[in-house]
Amino acid sequence: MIEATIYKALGDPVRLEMVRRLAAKAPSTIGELSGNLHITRQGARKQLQVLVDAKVVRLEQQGRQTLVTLDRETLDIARAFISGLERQWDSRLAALKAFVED
Amino acid sequence: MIEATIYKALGDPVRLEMVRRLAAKAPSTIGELSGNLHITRQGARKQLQVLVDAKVVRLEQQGRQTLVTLDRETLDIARAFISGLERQWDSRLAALKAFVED
DNA sequence: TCAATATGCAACTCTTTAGTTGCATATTGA
DNA sequence: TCAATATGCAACTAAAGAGTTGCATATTGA
Repeated sequence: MIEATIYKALGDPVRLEMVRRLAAKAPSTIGELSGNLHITRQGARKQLQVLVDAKVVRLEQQGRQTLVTLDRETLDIARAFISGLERQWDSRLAALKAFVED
Repeated sequence: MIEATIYKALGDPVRLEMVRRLAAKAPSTIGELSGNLHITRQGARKQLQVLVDAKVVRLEQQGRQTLVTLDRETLDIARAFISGLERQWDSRLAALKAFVED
C-alpha cells in the first residue's frame, strides 16, 4: 500500500508546513523551506528528505542552491484514495437505507 | 494542524488496512478488524486505538463486543486539505502560464 | 451455571524517528 | 580571489512507536 508511505510523510506538523509553503510558493529553495520551523537547518533537511522519499516533493539542483517542488501526482494518489473510501462508504449507506425502506 | 494527526494515523499499512475493511463493511467488531493482520490481537488493538485517537474511527460498546465505524467527517477533513493544496497549486500554475504568455 | 467468547490493561523489548552538534564542500558575487 | 552563501554528511541522544507476552474481566449461549 503505497498510500501509507505518503500519509506517513504528511503526518508530521513540520513536514505538512513545508508542503503548505510549497503549495503557496513553488519552487522554493531548501533554505526557504527550512527557516522558521523552530528546528535547526539540518533537522529540517531530514524532514524534507522524508517528503522526497515519499515522492511528495522533488529536488532540482540549481547552482549552489536546490529547488523544491510539489509532486502533484502524489497528492492526487493521496486524495483519490480517500475519495475512494468515501465513495464506498456512501454507497454502502445508500444500500442500507434502501434496504431499511423496503 | 489537526490534519497531521489524521495523516499520521493513516500512515501505517496495518491501520490503513483496517480503514479499508471498514469502508467495505461497517460496523465491524474489533475482533474482525484484528484478524489476518499478521500481528497479535493486542498489537492490532493498539493500532486501532491510534485511529480512535485521531478520530478516524469511533467505537461503540455492544454487549461483549465493540463495534467500529469510520468517521466520515474526519475523512472529509483529510481529503479537503489535499484538495486545497491542489487548488492553490493549480491556480499558481495558471497564473504563471498567463504571465509567460503575456 | 459455566465454558467459551470478546475484550481490556500493563510491562517489556526492539526499532524507528526527531533533532542536535560538528565539520566539510561547492558556488558565487564583490 | 576570497569571503559569504547554500548546502551535504556522519555520529550521537532522546523520545516515540510497533509488537509481544501474560493476566484479568465482563458477557453470553448451551
